[in-house]
Amino acid sequence: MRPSRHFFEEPVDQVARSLIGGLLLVNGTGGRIVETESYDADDPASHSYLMRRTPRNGAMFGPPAHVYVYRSYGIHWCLNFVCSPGSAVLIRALEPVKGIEAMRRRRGTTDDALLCAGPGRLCEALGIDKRLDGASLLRPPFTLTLPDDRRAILIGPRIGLTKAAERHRRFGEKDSRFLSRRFAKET
DNA sequence: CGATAGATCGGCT
DNA sequence: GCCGATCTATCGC
Repeated sequence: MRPSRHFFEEPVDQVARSLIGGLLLVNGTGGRIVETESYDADDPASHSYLMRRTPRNGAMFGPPAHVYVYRSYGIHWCLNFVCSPGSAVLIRALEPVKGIEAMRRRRGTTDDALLCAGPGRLCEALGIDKRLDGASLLRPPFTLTLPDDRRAILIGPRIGLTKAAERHRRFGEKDSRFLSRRFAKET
């Protein structure tokens, strides 16, 4: 099923969780979403913290169901789905499904476990860059399909943060081998 | 395995 | 100037 704009107006943690298992394609290339993180304006780790707008983060305050693409560490691109104003879901990893040869070519690797395992890697694999910032997720080149089956989902602290690192706003598919990192072991 | 340096842009102090 | 929602190569145990 294709999401409506309303899907993205739900609480951002719920959206991030519900996206796990969904199919994301850009120009027909991509895969199943296996890892996400949520961010909002109350979050010191978020670019939208305190609803502060800058030239970079404008898309986070635009309409839901659009994308926010930003440059990370001056090198990589990262893809977010915009939810309610100032909130967004960072897409952190995909299980490659379609256009695998094209993704291998763009990434320069044949190791499928590393094709889309990380926000920077998946943007490189799908050819996502600044040109897509602010584009609608509900129209080409994007195709997004929500999951039709419910698989076990793990929740844990987000990755690579120095602020608010303790918040459990990272969601991932249990037992997926395409995650950017393993979740902490359950006891 | 784990730790670390370096690439290098935008935003903040 | 410094730091970060990252990734890769290259150290050392």
